[in-house]
Amino acid sequence: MKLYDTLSRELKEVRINDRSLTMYVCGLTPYSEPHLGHAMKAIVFDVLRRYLEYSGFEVIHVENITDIDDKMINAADQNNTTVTEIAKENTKIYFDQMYALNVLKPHIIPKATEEIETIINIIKTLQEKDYAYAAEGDVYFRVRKSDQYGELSGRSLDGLKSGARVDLNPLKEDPLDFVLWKSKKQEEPSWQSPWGEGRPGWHIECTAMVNRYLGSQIDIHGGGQDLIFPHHENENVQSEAFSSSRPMSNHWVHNGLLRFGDDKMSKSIGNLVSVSDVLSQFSADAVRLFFLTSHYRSPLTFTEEAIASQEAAISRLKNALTPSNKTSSNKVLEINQDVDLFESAMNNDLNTPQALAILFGIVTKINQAKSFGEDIVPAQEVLRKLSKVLGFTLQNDKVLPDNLLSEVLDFTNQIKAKILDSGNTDILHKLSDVVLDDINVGKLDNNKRNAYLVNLLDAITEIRNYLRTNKLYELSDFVRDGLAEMDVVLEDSKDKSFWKYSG
RNA sequence: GGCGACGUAGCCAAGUGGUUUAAGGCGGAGGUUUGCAAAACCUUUAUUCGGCGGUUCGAAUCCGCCCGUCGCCUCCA
Repeated sequence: MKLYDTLSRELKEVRINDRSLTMYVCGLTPYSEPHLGHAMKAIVFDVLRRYLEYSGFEVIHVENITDIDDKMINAADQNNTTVTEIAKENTKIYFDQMYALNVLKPHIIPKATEEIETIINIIKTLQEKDYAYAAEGDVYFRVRKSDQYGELSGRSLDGLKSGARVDLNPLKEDPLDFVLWKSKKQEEPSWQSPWGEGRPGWHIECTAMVNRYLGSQIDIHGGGQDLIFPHHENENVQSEAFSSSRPMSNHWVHNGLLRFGDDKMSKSIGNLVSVSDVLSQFSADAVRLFFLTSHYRSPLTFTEEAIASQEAAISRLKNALTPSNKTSSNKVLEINQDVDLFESAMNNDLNTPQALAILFGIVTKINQAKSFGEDIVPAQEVLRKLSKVLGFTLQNDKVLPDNLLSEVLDFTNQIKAKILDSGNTDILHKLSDVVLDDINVGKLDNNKRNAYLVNLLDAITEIRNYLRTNKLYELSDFVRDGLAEMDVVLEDSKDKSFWKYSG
């Protein structure tokens, strides 16, 4: 597989030792609820991981939580709570949402506050190697000591300097030096260190975690493009200075940023769309498909319409996986070639749009073969497998709403009345078997209520099918239209009908 | 000011020198199927890739200029 490497600015074969592969992805600073940009990043690297695993690699995936820094402290102050609380809360929300989005959990999720010892040791080594210097309780990284500062983000020290807005900190030897350790101010959380009480600077935690959990050289280092400078630039030079081995990462992989309107989605601009907002409106699969229809390195603009339109595409995908109700031909649908094409698309810098084109091509082939009565079972299995590589659940995650049962019960009575009026009383026993007249619906627990509702809808569907096959169209249309008003859609096939909830 | 990316149909979005007179999805139109629908299938929807020049036997794809949009240079996935 070839992947674009930000450092060398070219596509490079993913090099691996012993079929195992280390991947570090920059995670969350949990000072507020995650936004869709976080979800996009998570899904990009989730698909990368899933595909590498599909290709036979054992991936060790580490994703950090930076649970101490300026923003954490400010957020805690503003909300009148502690850094620990706010970190705990937002981290939980994040991983719950990632679970909902079917994002695989990283194998190791280190937290900055639990790596203080490692961080201190690394800073000490950097100081011994003359890459760092202490000043009044702070420790700074000496940027000019490193030959390759700027190589990752493609900028020069002089260029950075002329770019204005450098902060004038008299403790720094050079304005571009960055802080490794910050001395304690007021009531901030702090830890004991050789330089006095303080806390880690922003970039050092990643160096510590990479080294501790994955070693001094890793295969893939990931994050959003906005992290290239200064975060990854600084992390890169300090890591290499620390370990004296380079490259720190064989691949630096950066996803394009999510935009909203004309700007990127960002906390500082305030144009955020939260993951929970989106998940309350759209299925996880549609959200995922929205991200995967564009290449991971391109910017992508969020619009509700764009995600909404993916719902239809997901239904098509799911529909191709429903069983055939007749297999009359001996011909078995062959799609081996499509699998090859899918893999070459993915091998080409994770080209998910192209891979999706192949996937939908398989959908069309299955649908065609289905109508010819060919054996589509093996092809469906392959389609399911490839869909899983992209992380689709293909579950019907439309939850039946709480009030649906009482609506359906009301409607059931209307159906009864209609049928009685028409004189076709013999049909009614089909309903009577299912409807529990004296049941107290409110007392059922969720599972039972849901099961009851499903049985009821099955029974109504069956009755409607009976009406239809007996050409009682007025009654059967009444049933179908009534269900449609409750967002329950009936679909007829040759000799059976199905219902599905589309709300 | 410095560094970088992008501009493809109504919308989203691949393709980066010839197999492409440009994938795929959404949407639209017509048809098949259906009691009518839904779903599905078939046909159709960019002679053309922001504009103008150039290189080449050949360019959406390479080069130059212009127009437009965006990112990074400050916290950010």
